[in-house]
Amino acid sequence: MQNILFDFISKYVSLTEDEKNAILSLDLFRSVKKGTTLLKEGQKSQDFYFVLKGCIRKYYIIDGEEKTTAFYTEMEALTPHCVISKTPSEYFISCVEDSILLVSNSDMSDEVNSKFPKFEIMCRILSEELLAKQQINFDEFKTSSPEQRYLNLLQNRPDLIQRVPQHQLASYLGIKPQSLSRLRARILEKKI
Amino acid sequence: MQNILFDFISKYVSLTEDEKNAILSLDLFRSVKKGTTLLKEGQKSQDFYFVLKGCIRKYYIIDGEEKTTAFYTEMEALTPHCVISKTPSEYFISCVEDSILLVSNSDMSDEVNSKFPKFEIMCRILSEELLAKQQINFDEFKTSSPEQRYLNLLQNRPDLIQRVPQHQLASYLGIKPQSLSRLRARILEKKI
DNA sequence: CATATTTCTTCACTTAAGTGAACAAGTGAT
DNA sequence: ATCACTTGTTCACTTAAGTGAAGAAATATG
Repeated sequence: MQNILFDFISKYVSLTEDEKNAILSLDLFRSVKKGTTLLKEGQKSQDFYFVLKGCIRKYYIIDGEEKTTAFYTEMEALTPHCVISKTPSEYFISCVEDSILLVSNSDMSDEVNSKFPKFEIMCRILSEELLAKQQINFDEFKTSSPEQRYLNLLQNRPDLIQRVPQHQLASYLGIKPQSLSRLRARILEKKI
Repeated sequence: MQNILFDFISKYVSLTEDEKNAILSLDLFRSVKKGTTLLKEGQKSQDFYFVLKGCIRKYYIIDGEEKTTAFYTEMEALTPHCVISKTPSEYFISCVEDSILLVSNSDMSDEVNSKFPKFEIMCRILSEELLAKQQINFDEFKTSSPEQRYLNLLQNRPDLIQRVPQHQLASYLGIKPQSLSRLRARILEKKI
């Protein structure tokens, strides 16, 4: 399991065995049951997450309705906005599947950063990379219709369509579950 | 004019007079006429922009249609994706108004960064800040209807509604100009 | 195993956005 | 002043998403 973590890190910086052991000794791994809520609206938290196995999701509740805006799967990291801004969270984070997560917080990472300056470098690269990805994603979302977005998802993250309930997918695509169901039927018809 | 730049910088790091002069001596300021295209699809470029006065816009051409995904006005910076990825650009950048821009490139900024390490710090903070803003914006876009997005814009960037042609605004909101026109009429009716 | 709950689809109807066309107002250039 | 072009609105019609309800299918849970 930890290999997933070190594979990920090795894409950015190389670690010695000592460094790996130092990280493991912090004991940051956590096993979480499907449906568990990791963060609630209004709550303050310092924790950020790295998905080793499973899937977590971020959603707002607006007018009593869940609006899912992101899914994070293996090798993806999530730093909630409230950690940076130190304000109460505007959204929820919960587990879509039974998952294994690395959960850390500012204190922990300050400790790691000061011991291993490499980590600061990795974080900078990561945040720049994420920013670029985010911008492309946003543009893609803006420039396409719900149907195109679904087809895109089918191309780029086909696993999500299998592992995530459709009402969550629908809201992620910006539509209602009924519309997603219709849209899927429409696409199937075209293909036949 | 340069004051806008230094005001902006002073929000992140403080500069001595010498440092200010060093920046000015690079002569990065450029005056650009309305309608000028700064970057074309397929083009490679190293330049990134900081708007001192005016407004620039980023747009894709998809199926022959312009899809505007962002506007940048005073005190906003734009680093095109192609600068980071070193690939040909997927989009266009052009001037909405007569503008005064700071135009720089990797070489320039490497030079500045090595002379003044302060700048590297500012860039890291900026990119983290931008990432956070971007995520909130994306969530906001995803969780609202075109009408809500228009009302949001009216709240948060009312200037854009005045200075940008409506067909560009419409595409920014994810709809056609006719729909924006209708939507505005609808809102006006509700208010009366 | 039976029951409850969640998940997904279907249907009829409403609402809002897309389309194509026509027209008026504003802007620029010659 | 005229003509071309851009910009914004309106209209009639089409298409797709929202809504509320009903029911089938799949998953938990006792």
